[in-house]
Amino acid sequence: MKKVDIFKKLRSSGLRPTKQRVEIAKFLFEREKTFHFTVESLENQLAKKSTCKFALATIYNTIHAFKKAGHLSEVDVRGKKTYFDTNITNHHHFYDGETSELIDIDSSEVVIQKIPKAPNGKKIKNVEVFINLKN
Amino acid sequence: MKKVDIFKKLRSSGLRPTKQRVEIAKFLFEREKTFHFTVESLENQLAKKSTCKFALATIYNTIHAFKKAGHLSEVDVRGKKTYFDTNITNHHHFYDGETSELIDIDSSEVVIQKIPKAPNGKKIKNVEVFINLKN
DNA sequence: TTTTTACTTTAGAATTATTATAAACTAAAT
DNA sequence: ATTTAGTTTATAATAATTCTAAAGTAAAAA
Ligand SMILES: [Mn+2]
Ligand SMILES: [Mn+2]
Ligand SMILES: [Zn+2]
Ligand SMILES: [Zn+2]
Repeated sequence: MKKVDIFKKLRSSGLRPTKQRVEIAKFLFEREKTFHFTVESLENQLAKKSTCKFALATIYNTIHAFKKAGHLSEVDVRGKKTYFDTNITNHHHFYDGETSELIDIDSSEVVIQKIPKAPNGKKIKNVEVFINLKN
Repeated sequence: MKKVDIFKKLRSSGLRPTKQRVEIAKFLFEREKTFHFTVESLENQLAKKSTCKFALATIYNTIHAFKKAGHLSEVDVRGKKTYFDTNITNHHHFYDGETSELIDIDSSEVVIQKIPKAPNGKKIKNVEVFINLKN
């Protein structure tokens, strides 16, 4: 992902390309594979990788803007912290409660044969399959 | 559900049948259908229905004991509050983001044809299907 | 290029859900 | 009845997140 694309991600999220935001965007999107993170893990990794400082509020503001713009998705995991996902395709998850680790499952790996129809007046927005793991 | 059964639920959760706990157990389990709740909603409804007072800590302690004993389950919902469920069978959920309402889906209503195998050394504990609704 | 404007970063305070504490209270055992 | 172990409660503490407002910076205007 080129600098131009990073700038596009920011601009399309309504954000000026500041030092902090560019660093965050590069950390999130300049990689081969998508990944899952919490704000806490992101903060720690940014602190290591980057020279500049990041206020927590800046991290929260930036990822919320990315989420609103559709560049990040959120995953529901039992627990207190919110998990974010740079994989914004429709997909599913394994969740390893031992390690608190999320693993992606491509949509094509899950085939649902039967599903109930949505209640009166409602439509199905999407279907999420969550597979809990044990040892 | 009889008083005897309420007492059993409490005792099997390692809890003495005190006034508050009996009230909570009756509110949760003495009904035809199962339901979903947050601690906040439970607190509000107990305050209306019951004469005695409930400290928040008592409510938390009691539902945690019920959960540990398998009399309650927890549902992952996007958001900050924890949702509990008096339906402890394996089942799935519709979630209406507009109303923050959870609706049960019986296991038999969902048939999964294909699912990936668990990663190395891990086994599948359970599969949760979460259907987001829109208008 | 300077000036102006609007947006951004930041440290710290506030908020919210939840958990911990410890003193006063109560069920159960003796 | 007395003792013991468990319970309730108000309150404090914690943890994740959001808010605030002052100081800083990017972009627009002059
Ligand atoms: Mn939880
Ligand atoms: Mn969540
Ligand atoms: Zn994912
Ligand atoms: Zn349910």
